[in-house]
Amino acid sequence: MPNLQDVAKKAGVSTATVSKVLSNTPYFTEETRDRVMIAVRELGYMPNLAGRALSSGKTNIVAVVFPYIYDPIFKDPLVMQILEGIEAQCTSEKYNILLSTPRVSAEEIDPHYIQLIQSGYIDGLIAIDNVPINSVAVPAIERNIPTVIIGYTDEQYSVRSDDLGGAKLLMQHILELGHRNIGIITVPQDTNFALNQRMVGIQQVAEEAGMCFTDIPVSYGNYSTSSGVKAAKILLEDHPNLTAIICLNDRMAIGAIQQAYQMGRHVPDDLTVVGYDNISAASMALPPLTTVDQHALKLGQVASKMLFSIFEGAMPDSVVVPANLVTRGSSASLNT
Amino acid sequence: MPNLQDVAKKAGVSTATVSKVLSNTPYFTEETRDRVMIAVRELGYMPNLAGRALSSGKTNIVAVVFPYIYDPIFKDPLVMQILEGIEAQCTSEKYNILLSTPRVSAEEIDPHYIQLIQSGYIDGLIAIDNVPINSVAVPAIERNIPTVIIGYTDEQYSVRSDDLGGAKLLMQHILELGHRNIGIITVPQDTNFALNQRMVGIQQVAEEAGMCFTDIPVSYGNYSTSSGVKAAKILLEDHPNLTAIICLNDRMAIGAIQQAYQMGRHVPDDLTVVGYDNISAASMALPPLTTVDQHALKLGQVASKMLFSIFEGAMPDSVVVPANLVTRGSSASLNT
DNA sequence: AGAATATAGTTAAACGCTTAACTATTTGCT
DNA sequence: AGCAAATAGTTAAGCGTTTAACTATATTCT
Repeated sequence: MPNLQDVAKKAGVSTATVSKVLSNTPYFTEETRDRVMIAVRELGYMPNLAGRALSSGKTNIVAVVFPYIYDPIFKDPLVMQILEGIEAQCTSEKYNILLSTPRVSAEEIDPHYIQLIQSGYIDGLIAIDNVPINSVAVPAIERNIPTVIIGYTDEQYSVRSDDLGGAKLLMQHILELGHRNIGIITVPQDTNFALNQRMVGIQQVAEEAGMCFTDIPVSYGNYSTSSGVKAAKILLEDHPNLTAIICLNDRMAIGAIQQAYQMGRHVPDDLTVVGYDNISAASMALPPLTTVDQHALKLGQVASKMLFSIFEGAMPDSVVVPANLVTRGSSASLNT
Repeated sequence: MPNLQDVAKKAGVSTATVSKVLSNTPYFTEETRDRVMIAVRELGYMPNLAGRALSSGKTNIVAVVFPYIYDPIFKDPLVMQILEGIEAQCTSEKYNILLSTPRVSAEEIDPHYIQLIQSGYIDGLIAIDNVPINSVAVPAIERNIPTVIIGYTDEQYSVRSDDLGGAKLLMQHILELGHRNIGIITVPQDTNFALNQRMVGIQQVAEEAGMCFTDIPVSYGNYSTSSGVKAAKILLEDHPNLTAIICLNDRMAIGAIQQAYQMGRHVPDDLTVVGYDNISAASMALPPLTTVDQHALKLGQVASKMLFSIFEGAMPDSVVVPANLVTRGSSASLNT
């Protein structure tokens, strides 16, 4: 593999000159540039990134950190969408993505992850930080690595979806359809900031409509479809009069629909079920699921753009990406 | 950020000794080890990977390459599963994953990708290489980067799923249920090695059963659910007597089920529909989809293990991971 | 004309680590 | 006792870049 020296020798100049030409730093003639470029081409020279990293401190690598906590992250379609958004942006800016999935617990953060952020291998970091147990972003920020957080945080740079607003839209939709006997399927409180906010959104709309929020029956799952099945069973057995169930993610909603059929209740005629996230399976479900699209792809894009602007010395404001309601066949008005 | 020098000074030894202690290379006393380790701990020292990479040529990074070609890879749930398998293995071996998604066309491979594999940043590479247009693995192999290919290839180290066997199981299942008027939904021939093999598997079983394969009607999609809808429409309109449709991926199968309902045919009573891949939406579908699980997660795990064994000088044989039939509600025997 | 400035290029140090080559001491063997 | 071999540690070169500091011309201005 040829190095700068080889190119310099071939072009009859010093390595410093080659470096200048390649980085477009002033003071060289057109002629020198040509000689250098020809040598580069003939040798098939490509800079060694490790050398460059050591010397300049820049690696052109951004770490994308998906803490591996509750729900194995690879099962979460949102993660993919976020990653897709980040990928698009990083690719166009010629950055590489280093995917890190540290094991996180309340007591400890994966030492291998700490090693990574201390290694000098990373120019910046985008972290999903949405769970209260322990922050994966803080150790990076402490080490002065430019960091953008996707999620709820007090740190400076963050991007998040408007969970409050999205949940309000969803609840408004349910109320507009005439439902008043509503159940909720969510995850245990304070395990996920986003879902907390969605609950708050539902509460606000409920109270604006004069309903007593604490009267609304709630059942708990763990994000999975099967947990949605169980939660719906409990809910429908204890409250047979429910006409609508709001599930705070799509997979649990799909489980709820299945359970409803099991119990002889047809969706949406006998029961409205709505979800949240607009995963791809939501549109493939039968009936297709009414849900909220939080534009996870955009979340990833915005986070990447924010990171690149920080690289350039900016101090961007945090961004809240609006969510919007996707009305499909699983919700219907209470009537007849 | 402290460096080796700082540790050496604090421990009162040379940098070489510190390096030896940290890499467990012989000749040092217990007492020296302790002094060094104490200094390491007190300073919070962590090796700079760029320095190490430059000096040793090892980075502890493996590139995972998902060429961005036909179907945006992030939409493909299999990719996630493969990635999950790779992640598990790499994490346990203390390797980091650099995710690369080069744009690939028949004429050219993303120059940025070429730069990456020539950069000295990468110890090894795992590539999904399943499409005939252009190989993303060959440039890496040419540059002597240890490379494992997931897919069909003539290169030395590869892992793939047993598409032939999986498709045979699927076709046998259909025949055992008594179906003889069968349609197939796939993608255009020679755009994907795996799907080619699945077709061969179906053909073999058909011919063993004395059927004429060329009589089986085929319709084409592009992997997506909506393309499955269209393909099923064509198939069912042209051949109303079909009692079973084999779709060569799950998303198209889900589309086919939807289209069948549209046309008033109930699955599985009036029509059996089966898929391939066992994506998560398959179990959530209504009815749950009979499909073939190709154990994509295992594919990723096996590929990683293979790569690590190559690092250690082994010359592993290629592996074919068996697939198995997952029987669910979308297939039923032809009767009554 | 002569000083000041701009241009073109070179030299060499620095980044942080690994490791071959070396020195010095201790141990084992005949 | 005397030599070889094993052990413990050091020195310094080298990995491939970038870049500050420098030299040597050429150009501009008064």
